[in-house]
Amino acid sequence: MMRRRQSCLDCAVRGRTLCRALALERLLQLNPNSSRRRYPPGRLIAAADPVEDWFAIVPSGVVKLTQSLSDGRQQIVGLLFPSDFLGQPFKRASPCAAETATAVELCCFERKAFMRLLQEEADFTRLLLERTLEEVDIGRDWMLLLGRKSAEERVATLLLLMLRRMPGHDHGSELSQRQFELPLSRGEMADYLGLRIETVSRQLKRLKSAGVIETRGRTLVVQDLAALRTRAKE
Amino acid sequence: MMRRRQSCLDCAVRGRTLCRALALERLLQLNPNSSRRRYPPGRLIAAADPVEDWFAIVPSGVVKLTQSLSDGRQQIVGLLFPSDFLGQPFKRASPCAAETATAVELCCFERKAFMRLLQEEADFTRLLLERTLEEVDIGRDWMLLLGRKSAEERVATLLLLMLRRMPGHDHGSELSQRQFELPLSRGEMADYLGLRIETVSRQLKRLKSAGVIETRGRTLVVQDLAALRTRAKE
DNA sequence: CGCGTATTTGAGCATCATCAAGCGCCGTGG
DNA sequence: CCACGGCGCTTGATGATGCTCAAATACGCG
Repeated sequence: MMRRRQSCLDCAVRGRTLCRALALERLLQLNPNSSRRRYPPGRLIAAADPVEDWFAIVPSGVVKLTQSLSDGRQQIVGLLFPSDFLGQPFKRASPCAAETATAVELCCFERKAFMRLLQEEADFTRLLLERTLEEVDIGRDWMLLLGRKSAEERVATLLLLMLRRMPGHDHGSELSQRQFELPLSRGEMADYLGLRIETVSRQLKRLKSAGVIETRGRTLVVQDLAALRTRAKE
Repeated sequence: MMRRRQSCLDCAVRGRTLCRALALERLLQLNPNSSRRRYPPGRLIAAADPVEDWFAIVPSGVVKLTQSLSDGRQQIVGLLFPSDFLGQPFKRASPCAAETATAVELCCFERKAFMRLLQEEADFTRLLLERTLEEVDIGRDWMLLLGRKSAEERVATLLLLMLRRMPGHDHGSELSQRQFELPLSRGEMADYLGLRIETVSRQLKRLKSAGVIETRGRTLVVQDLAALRTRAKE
């Protein structure tokens, strides 16, 4: 894992993340306390048991939050996309582990610096609260999916979620709004959807033969967005 | 729905709820802005679409938060027990509806009063943040259940959850730690567990014939707590 | 007591899981 | 350049868990 310093001024996600609650001078003053780390795909960032002593923003890449049963059954309980936040401010133990799905950059702060922001910057706290409340809602949407949706509905819903949150390579083109690199393997999709790998594969095939989507390697193209929405029951 | 005023000093959940972040004088000053409402079982408190203009603490009873698909499939995505909080501070629309499971009391605040607390009382905001982060974790635990646990494991887990959170009628006795009134019908359990009503019934029967639990009407007695834990895979 | 609703019970079935090959892509090394 | 091997993905056959439909029973309440 590499570390380096980077100016907050160059940060691609500054306007969309927690940091936007900070005045510029405060941000620059904080800059020396932050460090960028880069992880390859499939690397453990933080185990479940001991809580890490730092907090992070995700400037790029996708992070999986997983939870497991003692017998090995695993469920992905959350995905972090660029601009999302990683950390457990008030707890000493986290129930879930964090792992990279794709290559990931993290912008990390030490616990102490972060907690001081929470003390001193009311806007920062309020924004974190707002983000956390959104996180609750996102979790609840997923509970509806896990509890009540069929396999096809689940897969379609996940594709729409990823389409919404994956940054397109070329933002100008029309295509970029329909096309993205899958950040998850079949196994990871299954772990997020509460399905088995074979079921995910079969449902993707169904969507392909119905002309709703197309895949070229890891690239996914949504041919018929309306149909995908219908099948997702959103 | 009845409304009446009640002194915060008499509140049964004051020490465990958001209010404990407030100084006594602030609390008393807030008191006139709060009103108690009582609801019978099975009553809609707030629909999904329009966000309510008030916030509430639950001093007694159990509230269901439900989310539905257009075709009627329903999932309970959260339960509120005494001392829990109900409301959507920053959103104008809520994804889920709130309904009473049992008879419920709510201690309600107008939006304006609540938002002012968020502005002026940093400790209050911090405590709400802490509670919200816990809510995220609770949701994630439930995702693991919905995605990966078997029917029996789900039912056992729910019984343990209710045992933990239902206040015993007589706190002194040993029995009260093993026994409680079920706040949910079979159908509601099913909606929370992502199962069908018949499946819940059958799994309860299995637990009964195995001597793990016993039911007398709506009262549930846990005969073998260790066995229940084992079957819950917790 | 009798009705309406909640719950239980049973029989058959569908969806998704499991088990087992087989395929394709890609990097390695001959 | 191609054979080899590994891994991720696909495909097929079979089976189990939980769903559906249907009916019986229990329960609460007038």
